[in-house]
Amino acid sequence: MNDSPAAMPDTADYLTELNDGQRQAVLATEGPVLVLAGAGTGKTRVLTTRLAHILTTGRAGPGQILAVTFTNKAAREMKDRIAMLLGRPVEGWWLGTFHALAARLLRRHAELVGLKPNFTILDTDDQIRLVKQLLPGSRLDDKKWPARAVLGAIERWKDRALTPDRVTPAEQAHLADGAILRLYHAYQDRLLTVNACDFGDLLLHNLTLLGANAEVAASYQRQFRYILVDEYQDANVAQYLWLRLLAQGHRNLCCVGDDDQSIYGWRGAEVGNILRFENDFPGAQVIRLERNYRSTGHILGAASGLIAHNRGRLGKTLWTEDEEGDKVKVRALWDGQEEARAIGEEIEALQRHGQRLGGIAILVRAGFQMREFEERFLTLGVPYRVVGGPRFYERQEIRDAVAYLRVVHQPDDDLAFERIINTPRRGIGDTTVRVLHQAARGQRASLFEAARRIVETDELGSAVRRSLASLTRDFVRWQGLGADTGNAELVGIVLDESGYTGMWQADKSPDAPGRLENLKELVAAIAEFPDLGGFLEHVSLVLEVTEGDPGDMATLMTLHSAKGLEFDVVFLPGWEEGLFPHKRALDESGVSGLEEERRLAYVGLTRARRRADVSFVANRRLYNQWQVAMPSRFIDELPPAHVEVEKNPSQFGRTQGLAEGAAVWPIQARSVAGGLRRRAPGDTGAIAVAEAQDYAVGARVFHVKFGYGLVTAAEGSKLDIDFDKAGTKKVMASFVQPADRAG
DNA sequence: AATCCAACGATTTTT
DNA sequence: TCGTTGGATT
Repeated sequence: MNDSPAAMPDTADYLTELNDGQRQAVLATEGPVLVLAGAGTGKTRVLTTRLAHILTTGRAGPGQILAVTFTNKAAREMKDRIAMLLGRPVEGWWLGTFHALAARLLRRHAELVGLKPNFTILDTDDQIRLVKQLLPGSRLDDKKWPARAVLGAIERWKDRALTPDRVTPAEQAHLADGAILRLYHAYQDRLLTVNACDFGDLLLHNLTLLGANAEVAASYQRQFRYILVDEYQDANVAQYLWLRLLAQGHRNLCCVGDDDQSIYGWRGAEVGNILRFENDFPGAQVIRLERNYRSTGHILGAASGLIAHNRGRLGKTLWTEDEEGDKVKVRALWDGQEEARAIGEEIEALQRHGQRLGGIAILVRAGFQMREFEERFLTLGVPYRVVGGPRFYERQEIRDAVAYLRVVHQPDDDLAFERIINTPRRGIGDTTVRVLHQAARGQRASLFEAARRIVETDELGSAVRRSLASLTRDFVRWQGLGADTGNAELVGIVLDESGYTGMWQADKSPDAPGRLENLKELVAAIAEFPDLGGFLEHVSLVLEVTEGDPGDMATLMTLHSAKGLEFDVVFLPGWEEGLFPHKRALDESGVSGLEEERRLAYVGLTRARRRADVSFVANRRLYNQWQVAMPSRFIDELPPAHVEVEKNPSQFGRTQGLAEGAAVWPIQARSVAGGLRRRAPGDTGAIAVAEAQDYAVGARVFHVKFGYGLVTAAEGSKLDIDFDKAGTKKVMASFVQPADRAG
């Protein structure tokens, strides 16, 4: 490849392989640009080509480019693909996640916000522990405000770039009378004294320091000639402000995203960012990528028709030159088990027709749905993998091990010290820790320092004192090792001498060996880092499970984790009101919640290359309660022309015992018989309910699935029934009949 | 300080 | 149903 700068005309090879929109997006290097990249329209290709273009035409050197992603995976992919395009890796540029880049900048100027450059980045456990420590002093009702909820409120404020002093009175009034805001203040104070920040702070401190130090801000504004952002629809307000600030110099900000795939509003993502782009950056070009290279026509048509029901969107018209393909299949099933059985059978059939399992995914709305599929796949012997468990760093044993290293690296790290002070058990309990805290406060010293001093006194019981003395002595020794001992060796020593490894070796639980394995991986990972600090940063911001080749397996995961992926065949089970759209999304966020759920459905459908199967059940078991489920409104919203409703009524084999076919219904009445039609406003779709008869408490009834039982409570059409065989259930009256009429 | 049990609550989770 | 959590127990 010719990489001499400026010799690269706009007709270069890499440009001819792009379609018009893509090429436009690559060539529009100057000024603010919003690239609306629909699902499957070649977004990554545009991003990487654009960066390569900027570099090879000499518009900027690597150090002058800021390329921001949300995930490490995306960052890595971009790095790799550009190296491939250019035939060599690019060094020295600012490519990474928002958080990694913000941390890098913050380390350089930490003292401007009252931190030391070796500040610690907290994990969720640390944050919770910290809030729990502050809660008692806040006279908050901890029933209503558990640490999790407090932290949630604080994080939402941080997402919106609201430091404690910027939270408005109106904002905080309804949050426990301002008690949450006071706690937020205390939380931030405490973070500063332990020289730490949480993920949100990485961005917030950036904003503070760049806002207050014009010359620092100016130097970065000058430096970053080109800024590129991936998945812009997921940016929160703080991230938006950060970008806007850094882009002020050259105004060459290119944001790529898709408002229709914004599914992280509950994490603070602000769709408004992308919707308002043209206002925020006057003169912005908006380029739409609408040609889809992934899915067949019917799938695209179904997805487009669905998402068209959303109001707040910029609007795109996706099209494909691919064949129409199969229609999206919609299938009604009796319950979750039957749904799992049906999908299992379908997968086996696909397999017989030569479909790789690796090309198949089951995308669920919530984690609990996975169990039935796992059970089914296990009995069928269908190899599968579950995506989205806890990540490497989130595992308990890794966090514990890292906590040890944190204390070695920075003895002031109270939260880390506290985490492992009694792990493994050393007989140092809450009482002792409380004494330490008090001493530390009094001496204005760290917990560790307070511990070192207190073991010289006789304030503690002799057993505790001996134990704590030995621990602090160990740490001092490990700290001394640092210089001439390799990092990997150091970790080994720390984990062995502290008794941490021994703790898991002695543990007889089945997951103990796996944990020991993970610890080995950690040791292996650290070997690549020259210094402990660099490694710790890497661990908290980047480190992931090194996944081997998964082999040919079906994939089971949530819709959220499926964003950005694609599969030949996608199964979308559980399309029921209450589950999808999820009731809580509607309760908590109303219309915008509904629209986000709809985008999630859109994301699900657009993952499919050749086939998408939607299903829903009439009865969903939720925490051992049977719920009568209604088909999701999203099913009604799929354009009939692109949908094929499963017509095989034998799926309802078990309904034969039902009186007059009263119950199984909404599905057959609405979808199979009448085709998919739009629901009139106010029509809940609950056709069968009207026909249900009233039952008194004490009535003896019969239910097709649960058998005979006694009504113990009746509230409208909802009955609590104590079944002879199946226990107590909540059942709709329309699903039972008087016992004497049964059989 | 450690262990045991009842009560509670249970979407989604890039960093 | 099942895992976590905090209070009560030893």
